[in-house]
Amino acid sequence: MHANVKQNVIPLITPGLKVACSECNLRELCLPFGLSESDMGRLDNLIGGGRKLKRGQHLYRAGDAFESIFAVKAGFFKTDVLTEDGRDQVTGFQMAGEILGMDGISTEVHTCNAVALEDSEVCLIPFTELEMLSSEIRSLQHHLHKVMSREIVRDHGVMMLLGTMRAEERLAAFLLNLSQRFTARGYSPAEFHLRMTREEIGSYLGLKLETVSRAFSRFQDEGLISVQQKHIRILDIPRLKALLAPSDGRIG
Amino acid sequence: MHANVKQNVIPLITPGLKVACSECNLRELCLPFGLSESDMGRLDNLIGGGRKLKRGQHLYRAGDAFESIFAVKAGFFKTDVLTEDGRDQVTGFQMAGEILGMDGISTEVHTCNAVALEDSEVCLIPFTELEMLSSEIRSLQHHLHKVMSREIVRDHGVMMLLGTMRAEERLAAFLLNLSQRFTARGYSPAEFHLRMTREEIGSYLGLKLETVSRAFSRFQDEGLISVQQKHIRILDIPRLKALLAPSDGRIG
DNA sequence: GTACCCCTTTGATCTGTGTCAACCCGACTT
DNA sequence: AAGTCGGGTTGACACAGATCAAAGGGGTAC
Repeated sequence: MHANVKQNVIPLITPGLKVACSECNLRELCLPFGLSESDMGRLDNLIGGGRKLKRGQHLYRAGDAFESIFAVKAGFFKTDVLTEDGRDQVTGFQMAGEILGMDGISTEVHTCNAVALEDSEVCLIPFTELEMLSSEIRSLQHHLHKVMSREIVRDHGVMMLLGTMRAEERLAAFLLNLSQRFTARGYSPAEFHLRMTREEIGSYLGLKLETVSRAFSRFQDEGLISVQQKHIRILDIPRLKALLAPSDGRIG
Repeated sequence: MHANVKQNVIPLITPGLKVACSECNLRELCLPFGLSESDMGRLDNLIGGGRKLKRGQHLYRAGDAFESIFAVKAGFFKTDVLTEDGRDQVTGFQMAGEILGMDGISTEVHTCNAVALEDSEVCLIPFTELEMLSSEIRSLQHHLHKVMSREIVRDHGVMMLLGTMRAEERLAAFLLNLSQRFTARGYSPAEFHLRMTREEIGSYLGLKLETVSRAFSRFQDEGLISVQQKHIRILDIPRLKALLAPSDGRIG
């Protein structure tokens, strides 16, 4: 349960890791999107270098002072919230090019945990300095707002999923979402490796791990996907999508 | 179903409604929080006046072009998302001093509907101009970021609720949240009027209206609250809070 | 290379919430 | 003042998913 505590004593910064945004192949997905060459250089200057994390390591924990947001350069993360009474909710899975840590802005303290699900790398973006720079670069400012807004919209999607969908619909939505995000990063839309356990998927989807497992098996039985442990191959994307739109169709 | 369509043809602006932020008794809750007197004046200048809405009227709809965010000056709103296949999820209830519309920033188009649940008033805050001003006023910029971040954190709380709580826990959390927000506005923590129907509460909490109704009845039977239609009186806040922390307590 | 442990799968049963249905109440309408 | 209608309550029953349990398999650590 506390397996990874010791690994996170010092928030190691690895200066050697620094790669200019302008040379990063994620720049079209990440914060520098839409910046001119010179503005990107200014953003580079404030990014405090990278940080490598081993699988299982925390990038930050609920309660940590908020100083930076993070851009995922490589790897895979989960964020989760846990309450005093032991509830645990995975609030998201983040992959390359996505931004982590914006939960901390409001209270100056992180409100969730971010954990690497595989060996990963992030860029540190000191927030105060980002605010200063974004007040000078309009497109950076606007893009930051878009990124935050996108997070809000994403959360609404999860609320919809948790509030209105049944187990198999949730899992179908989850797989299609992953597929689409992998596609945007140049990977196969149909074949990928899950970095998270059934329990983590379940927590994210508001289901128990057994239910997730059964839904996977059922999808496989019906020829929608093939599952081998964490290796997923989507065999029939259209039918998987159809699961999300009940046949009775629209209302009123 | 389309009862309110006709009321919303022209997005009426009511210039006479304009009240300076500096004279608004919500300034400590709202966007101008923490601004100096003179900066508040500059914010006043960009706020495009108020708008009044009757109960049932839409402030904006999914698909509307995004131009402004809105500060609730008086009244009560709900936001909801609905999908082509007829799913409907209430994503939030907003009261005086809260900000609406940030979902639209990411795509320049609103992604949810905002509906007045009682006769209400909002301030229009044109977003492009807000960005310009916030690049000049550090504290405004930072506060805007905080407001957006707070929305993200709030959404995480809802995800926790939807993902891990049982019906009565959800309703207890909902009532306590309302209570706390009313308190922050100077109203009674224990006695208030629900502006939304059981169905809307249910949609927000991921429950059917019958389940909401039963939970209310049960709370009343147990002496936790008294319910008369939409009038709620909380009789035992501590025991209501205790419902959220299962007796078996913590893990590990 | 081997051993252990965690993850996963699958079955049997239980239960909380959804579904369907009937009825009630209060607020508008006319 | 009576009628109507939307919102709310309550009951009976169904079912999706949780829970409990057991066994197998693959990855990881040593």
